[in-house]
Amino acid sequence: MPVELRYPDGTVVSHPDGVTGIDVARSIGPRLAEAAVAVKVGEKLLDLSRPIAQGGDFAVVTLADPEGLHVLRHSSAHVMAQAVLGEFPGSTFAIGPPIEDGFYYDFRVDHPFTPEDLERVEQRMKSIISEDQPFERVALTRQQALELFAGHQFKVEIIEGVEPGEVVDGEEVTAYRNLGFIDLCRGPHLPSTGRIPAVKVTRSSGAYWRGDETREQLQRIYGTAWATPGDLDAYLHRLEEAERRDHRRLGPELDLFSFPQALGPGLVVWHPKGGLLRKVIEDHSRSLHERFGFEFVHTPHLMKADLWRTSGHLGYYAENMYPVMVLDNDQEYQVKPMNCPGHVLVYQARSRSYRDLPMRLSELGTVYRYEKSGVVHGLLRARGFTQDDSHTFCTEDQLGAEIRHHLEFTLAWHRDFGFDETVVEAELSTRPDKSVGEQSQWEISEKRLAEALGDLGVTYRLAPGEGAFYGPKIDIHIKDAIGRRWQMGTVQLDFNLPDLFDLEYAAPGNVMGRPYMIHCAKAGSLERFIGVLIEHYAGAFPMWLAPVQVTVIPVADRHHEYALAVEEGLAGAGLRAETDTSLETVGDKIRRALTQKHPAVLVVGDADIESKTVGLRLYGEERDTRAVPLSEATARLVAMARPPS
RNA sequence: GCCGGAGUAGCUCAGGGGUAGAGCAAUUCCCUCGUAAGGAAUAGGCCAGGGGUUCGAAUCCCCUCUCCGGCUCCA
Repeated sequence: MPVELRYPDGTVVSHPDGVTGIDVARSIGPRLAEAAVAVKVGEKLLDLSRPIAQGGDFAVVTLADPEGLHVLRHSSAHVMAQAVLGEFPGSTFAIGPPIEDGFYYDFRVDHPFTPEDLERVEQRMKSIISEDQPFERVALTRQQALELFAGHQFKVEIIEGVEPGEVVDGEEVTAYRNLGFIDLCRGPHLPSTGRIPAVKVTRSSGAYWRGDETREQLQRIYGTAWATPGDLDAYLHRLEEAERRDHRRLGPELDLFSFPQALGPGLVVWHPKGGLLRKVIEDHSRSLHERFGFEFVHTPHLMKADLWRTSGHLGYYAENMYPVMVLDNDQEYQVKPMNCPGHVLVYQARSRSYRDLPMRLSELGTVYRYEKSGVVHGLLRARGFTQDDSHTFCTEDQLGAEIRHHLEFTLAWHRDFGFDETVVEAELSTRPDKSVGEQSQWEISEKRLAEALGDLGVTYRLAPGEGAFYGPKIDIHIKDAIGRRWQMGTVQLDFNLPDLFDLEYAAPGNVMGRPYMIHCAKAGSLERFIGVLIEHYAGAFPMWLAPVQVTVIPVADRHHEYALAVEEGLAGAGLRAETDTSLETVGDKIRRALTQKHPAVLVVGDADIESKTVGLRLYGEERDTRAVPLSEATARLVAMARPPS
C-alpha cells in the first residue's frame, strides 16, 4: 500500500510501499540526503534506512535540528559503550541516554574510571568513528531478547519490565548493532558511526542503578557531541563563561559573602556589601508583601519537639532536622526547618471567623535543614537559609482568587529582578500516589491552580503525581549559569496541617469550617535567590540592587575635596556612593571600580571643579568624553537607581 | 550519605624525601596622574588537621575535615 507524505511546504506525495527515509530524502535533494540523520513522520523519528509504514507529516531531520542532535548523542552513547567494553573487557553496561547538551552511559567496572581511563575511552571512540561502522536495527521478540541478553542482569531487568505482548510499531523489543556491539534501544540512530562530527568525553561519576540509592552504584561517563567541531568549541567556551558567573566565585570576589570553614558546610556569613544587597531585596520583599495584602509575623527559631510531632514533620522530615535539645524538665526542643507550624499557631491564637479570611501571614523566616554532606552547593543549597515565606488561610470560595493572587505576586517578584521567560519555568505538580486529603479537595485545588496559570497566561509543564503528599503546587524554577534548574518560588496547597492542628473558622449560619491553607514563597530562599541573581547578572547588578552604585574618582589628590563633596551630594540624593581616595592612577582606580562591577563611575579633575561637572562612565559602556554637569549626572543616576514599582 | 577529583600566602598557581616559591592583593615610601594595572621596598605560610614510614615528610602511606564534579535528595 502506498504511503502519502505531507512535506513542510504543504505538498503531498504518494510513495510506493517499502520506501525508506533516505529514499524520500534523496528525492527531495542529494544535499539534504547527505545531511539527513533521520526522518520524522508525524511525531515519530525513524532511521533513514527503515521502511516508512505510515503516511503523515514528513520532515528530514539533520544535525541542525534538536531531534537530530538527540539522535547524534544517542549514537555517540552507543559508541562510548562500545569503546568502554573494548578498553575494559569484562565490564558490563547499563543504560546510556542522550541528555541536554550530551549523553552518558552507566557501567559496572572493576575499578572507577580515572582521568587517564577517560582519555583512552575518548581515543577509542574516535577510532570507532573513523571506522564508520553502520548502525543496524534489530527487531526481536521479548523471548529472543531475553535469550540474546541472557546473563546480562541490567538488560534482563529492562526486558522483563516490558509487558508480555506489549508491542510498539509491531515489535516487542528492538536493539541496535554496530560491529560487535549491541544494545537494547528504541532508536533511531545515525546511519553509521562516521556521521559523528565532534565528540568529547567530559567527566565520570558514580550513579545508582535505576536512580535508586538502595541499589548498586555504577560508574557513569558523561560525554558531549555536536554537529560541528566549532559547535563543540562554542559549548566548551560557554562552560568556561558560566564558570566565571558562578556565584561561589563572584560572591567572595565582590566581597558579598563567604563560607568560612570555621562555621561548617552550608553556612554563610554576609559581608557588608552582601548585607546591603540583601537589605535592598528584603526591603523590596516587605514592600511588595504589604502591597499584596500580607501581614507580618515573627516566629522563633526554636520550638518544642511536640509541635513538630503534631505537625507531622518528625514523621516524614526528621532526617532533615537537627537533633533534639533537652532543656528544663526534660523538655525537648528542635530548630525549625520550616515556618508553617509557627504561622499555624498565630492562626490558632484566637477563634477565627470567615470575616477574618483570607488571612495572609508572612515572615522572612530563617530555617535550618540538615542537608547531606555531598549536596551543599554555595547559596543554592545551604543548611541555613531564609525563606520569604507566607501562609494564607482562606475559604474554599476564596481559593481560586487567592491562588491567582499568590501566583501573580510570585511572577511579579521575578519580573522585578529581571528574570524573564528565558530562565523562568513554571510547573504544576498534581496528586502523588501516597497522599492525604479528600479527593474533592485535590480536584478543586488542582483545577484552581491550572485556572490561575491559564488566567495569567503562563505556559507551564505538567508534572503528574509530583505534588507533595499534602497538596498540589505550582513551582517556579530558574536556570542557573550552566543550565541547572533550581526551584525558587512556590504556591502550594496544604490539606494536612489544617487537619492535624484542627484549624477552624466560624462560617455563616453558625457552623464551623476548615480553612484551606496555601504555602507561598516568592523568592523561595533569599540565599538561593541571590545566588541565581548573581549568576543571572554575572555580578553586574542593575543599579537599584548594586551595593555600591557610584564610585567617585579624583584625578589627583588635590581633587579629593571636590570628589568628597560630589559623593556627599550623591548620598544626599539617595545614592550609594564611594570615593576612591587611594594614591593610584586614574586608570587603576577605573579598573578597580569596573572589576567590582560598580554601575557608575564619576571622574573629577581640574576641569570639573570650576564648571561643576563630572566625567561619567557607566558599566558596560565606553568612556563618555563629554563633561556632564553634576546636577544632570546626579539626576540620571537617581533615575537609573529607582527600584521597579 | 554514595562514586571520583582536589586542598601550598588573602587570591591565582609553581614546586615535590634534605632551609618554602612567583604574580596579583596588603603595608610603607616615591610619583600627582583624565578613563581597565606608574615605580621601589617590606611583610606575609604548622604546605587543611591528626597519625604513621624515615636520620629527615609540604612531598610517601592511613584516617579525618573542607571544597569541586556527579548520583540520591531538595528551597
